[in-house]
Amino acid sequence: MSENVGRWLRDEIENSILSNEFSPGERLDETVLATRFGVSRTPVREALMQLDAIGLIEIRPRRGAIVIDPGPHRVYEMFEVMAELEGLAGSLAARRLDKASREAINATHARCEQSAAAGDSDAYYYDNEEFHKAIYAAGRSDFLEEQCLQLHRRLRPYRRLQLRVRNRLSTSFLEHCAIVDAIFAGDGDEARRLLRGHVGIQGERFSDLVASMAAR
Amino acid sequence: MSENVGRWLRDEIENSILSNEFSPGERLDETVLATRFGVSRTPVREALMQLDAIGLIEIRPRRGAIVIDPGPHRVYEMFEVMAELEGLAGSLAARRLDKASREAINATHARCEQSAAAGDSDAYYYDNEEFHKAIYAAGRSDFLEEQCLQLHRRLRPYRRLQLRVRNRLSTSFLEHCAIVDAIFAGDGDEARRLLRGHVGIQGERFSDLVASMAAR
DNA sequence: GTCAACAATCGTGTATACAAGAATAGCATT
DNA sequence: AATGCTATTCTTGTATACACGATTGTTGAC
Repeated sequence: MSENVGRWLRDEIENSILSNEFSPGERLDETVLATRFGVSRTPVREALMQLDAIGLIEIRPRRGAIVIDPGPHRVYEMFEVMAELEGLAGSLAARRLDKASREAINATHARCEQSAAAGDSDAYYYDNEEFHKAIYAAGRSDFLEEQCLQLHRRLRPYRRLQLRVRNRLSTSFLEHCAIVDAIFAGDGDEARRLLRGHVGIQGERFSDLVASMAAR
Repeated sequence: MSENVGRWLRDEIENSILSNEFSPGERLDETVLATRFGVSRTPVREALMQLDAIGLIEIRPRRGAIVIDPGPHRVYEMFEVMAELEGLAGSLAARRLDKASREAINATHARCEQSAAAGDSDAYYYDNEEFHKAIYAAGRSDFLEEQCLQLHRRLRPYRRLQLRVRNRLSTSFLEHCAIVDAIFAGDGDEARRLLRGHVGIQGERFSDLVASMAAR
C-alpha cells in the first residue's frame, strides 16, 4: 500500500479500469468503492478526482463518475499521438545516445528477440514495453519521457490486443531491428520515421484494432 | 462560479499559478486557501489533487503541496514536445482541411496580421493563441486537440514572455504566413516542418527564454 | 556556543455528519 | 393505459471533527 490511501486507491482503480475490470461506461459508486476497499468516501473521492484529471473517468457534477469509453476512433487518435511522441524520443535518442542507454536498448532488444523467436506473445508483450521505455529514457528529455510513459500506460490494453494478431510478433521484432540500427547509426530522422510507422496504426491494423476491441 | 466548488477552485488556483500569483516552489497551505476562498478544506484538497494529477503542483505526503518549478531546461523540453504535437496537428490540418477550418485559420491569421502591423504585442498574444487553436481544430483529432490545448495552457506564461523579445512579433507573423501557405497547399510535411520550427525553441531563443524567466 | 533530544504545535490524512440535488417509484388524472 | 406530478430515497457535495506524522522551538548536556 502506498503512503496514503488516496494514492493507493488511485492506482488500484486505475489498474482496475485498464485491466477492464471496470468496463467503459460503467458507473463508479463512491459508497460501493469505499466499502469494497474498506475506507471512507473521502479518499475514494480524491482518487476519482485525480482519475478525472488524467482523463480515465468523467465526473458529471451531482451525477457520479463513469469510466470513459474511448472508442476505436479515439484509440486510433491516441496511437497517432503516441507515434509522434515516440518518433521524437527516437530522434533524440539517436542524437544523444550514450553508453548506458545503448546497453539498455541492446539488452531489451535481445530479450525481445528471444521472446519473438519462442513465439511467446505474453513475454514479448513485457519485453516490448521495456524496449520502448529504454528508448524514451535514451531521449534524455524528462518531460517527453513522462508523457510517453503516461500515454503508453493508457494504451497498454490495446497494445496487448494488437500482439495477438497473426504475424504481428515477428513483424514487430523486425521493425525493432531497423529502429535500433537507425538509433545506433545516429540517424535521427530515420529513427523518427521508423518509430512513427512502428507505433501508429495504419491501414489494415485499424480494422484489426476495431475487431479486437469488439471482441472483448 | 462553476457548478461545484472543487472545480471552481481548481481553475482558480490553476490560474493563480499560471499567472505567477503563486510562485514556483511556494507552499500551498490547505487551511489558508480554504479561508481565503471562504470554503472548507475538503474542496480545496480535491482541487489540489487534480492539480497534482495534471502536474502543476506536487503533493508530498504529509508535507503539503508546492507549486512545481519547471526550470528553463524543463520548459525547453515542454516546448519541444509542443512543437512536435503542433507539427502533427499542422500536417493533419493540411490533409484534412475543410471550408470551415480554412476560414477559421484565415480569420485568425488576418487578426494576427493587424496586431503585428500595429506592433501591439498584447493583442498579438491573444490572436496568436486563436491562430494556433484554429490549427489544432483543423487537424480533426479530438485527442490531439485536447493534448495541444492542455500543453498550450501550461506554456502560456512563457509564450507571453517570448513575444517581448525584439523583432519576435514580425518574425512570428512571417512564419505564420508560410505555415498557412503550406496548410492551404495541402503540403502536410512542409506544414509539420514549419510548425516545429515555429514553436520549438532553437538556438538563441533558448537564452532569451532563460533571461526572461530569470527577469521575473 | 553548538548540537541533540524532547515536547508542543501545526498541518495533513481520514472519517463521519449533514445538506442539497438527482433519480425513482407511486399515485392521480386524463 | 399512458403520462405527468409529487414524495421518497439515494448519491453526491461540503463541512467538521479527530488522529497521526512532521516541523519547530526549547532546554539541557557536552
